[in-house]
Amino acid sequence: MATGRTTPASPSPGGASRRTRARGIPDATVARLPLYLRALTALSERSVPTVSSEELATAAGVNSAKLRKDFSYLGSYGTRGVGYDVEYLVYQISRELGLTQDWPVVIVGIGNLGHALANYGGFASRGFRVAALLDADPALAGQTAAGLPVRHMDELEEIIRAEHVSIGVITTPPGAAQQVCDRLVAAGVTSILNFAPTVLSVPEGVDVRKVDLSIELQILAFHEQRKSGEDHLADDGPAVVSRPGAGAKAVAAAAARAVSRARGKAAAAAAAEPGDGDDGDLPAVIPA
Amino acid sequence: MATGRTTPASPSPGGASRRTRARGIPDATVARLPLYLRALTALSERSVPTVSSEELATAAGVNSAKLRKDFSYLGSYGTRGVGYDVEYLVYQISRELGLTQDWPVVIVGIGNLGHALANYGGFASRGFRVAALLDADPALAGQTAAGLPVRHMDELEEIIRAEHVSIGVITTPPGAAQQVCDRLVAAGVTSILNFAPTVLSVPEGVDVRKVDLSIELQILAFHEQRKSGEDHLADDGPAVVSRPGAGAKAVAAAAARAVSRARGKAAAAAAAEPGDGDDGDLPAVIPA
DNA sequence: TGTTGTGAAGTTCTTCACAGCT
DNA sequence: AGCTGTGAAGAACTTCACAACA
Repeated sequence: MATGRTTPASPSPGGASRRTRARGIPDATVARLPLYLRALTALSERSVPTVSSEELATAAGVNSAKLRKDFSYLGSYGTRGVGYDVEYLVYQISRELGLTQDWPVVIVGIGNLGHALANYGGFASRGFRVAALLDADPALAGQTAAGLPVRHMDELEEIIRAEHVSIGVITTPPGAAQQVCDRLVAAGVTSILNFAPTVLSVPEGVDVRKVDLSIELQILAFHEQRKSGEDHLADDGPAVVSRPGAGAKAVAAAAARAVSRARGKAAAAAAAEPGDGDDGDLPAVIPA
Repeated sequence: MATGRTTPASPSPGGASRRTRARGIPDATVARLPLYLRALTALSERSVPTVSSEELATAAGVNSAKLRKDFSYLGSYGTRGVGYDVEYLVYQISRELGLTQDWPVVIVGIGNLGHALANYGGFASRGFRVAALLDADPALAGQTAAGLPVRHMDELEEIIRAEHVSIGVITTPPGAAQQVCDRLVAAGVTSILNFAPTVLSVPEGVDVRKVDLSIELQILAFHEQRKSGEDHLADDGPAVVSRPGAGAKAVAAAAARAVSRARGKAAAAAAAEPGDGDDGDLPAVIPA
């Protein structure tokens, strides 16, 4: 299972393994199960006994045919003419996702983002337990965040083994991410959620998913640009500029250099911390 | 363009519009352009003049055929037998993504996550400028975060209009998200990046992408479960449990109730803030 | 009657493999 | 000789539309 050595990464956020389906649950379906679960949990709290695929789909923000197809991979858990039993579905999806068991996680890199994650309510309420917060900065060690002590990286291996941690969250600067990743994997972690803007290399059998804040914004910018700017790009776009002569390329390259230079400065400023030298994107966290 | 009224949401993070391609750039390709751009920027900083599709693909964590196909949608920017001019490609991709222009953004909800985003280096280095930080808590207003003053929600409309903001980032608790979203949209924002675990309803023409921390972990848990647990689920899975008798359902429902109850408590604790009552997932941010 | 569950059709995305150019 | 650009094949995902069933 899982992807090869260098984890490829699917569309936007994730890069977890393709073709991992146990008895054939499509990845796209797995990615939506948490959505359904959330909607169902809300219904459950309002003591709603049953829902139709139509209602639930609306609550989850998908269309009902997709939802029914998704559920069909799990089994026949509905009742024709009636709908789905909310409690029953909550249980089945929780079980399918593995949320009926306890998942200890470690968070490495306790800056603002690490803090935010440590405090995140969605973790605890889904069977995820923060087993430890780790940071390379000795000044942080001993302090507490979200009621937990921040411990030094030196203790990483020990904690992972003692607590049977199999999921690690990386919220370090990009320059430290691969190194932290390697240590996590060596210590036994087999699933990693990476917030650092870095492509992580992991051995086969280790899943990596990534959350990249900057990428999401760039995708929005792309669409945003199209909304008002049908003009200057419409006839200057892809097909027309293609096959540019050497002259055209030289001019564009000059412009590119200017852009690049500006970017370089920002990157340099951001990457003030040693051991980085990777790329301009750097989450504002204390290096770990 | 964009999706209907209730934004559906694709796989994991995003829910931006399908079929928005201007002159036919696939969504999947758009989602990867930022990845290529990052890899290229790194090369550019190392003054590497050209790259082959193979090298660049490795750096970006994709395969080379996919990369070449992606680039083919932009035009013929490479040189056969040689590769791609790094600077030129940086410029072309930046332009395609709309990063050659300035994108003012507002961040609403200045808790830990809002702070982390305000400090995030990847924003500034890609043409995104934080125009304002907003929060509903009067105690925060006046304080500064990441060098910027936190301003009160009352000023939202004014700021958006004065600064021509078209992109908004929501980092509020879930209960406040839809309301904030409505105000942003009414004031003229047409792209939203949502970190709150809520399905946002927006009018046509508005793009929403979401980043959901809890969902990513749940997807990892699903795969993690399969790694060691081929046993108890292998022959108890989908197909076999399907078509359960009424008895089986009742038993499972009882178990479900226990799970649900535990979850309910966590949710209640997390949702202490008034105006929520939505769902258990609540990022640790000050309500806005 | 109302709603599920699902073959089949349709769409999008990925990968292959090689012609075409430098 | 080497690498891009792309038609064509293949895989994954979505949507349709309706039979099956409570």
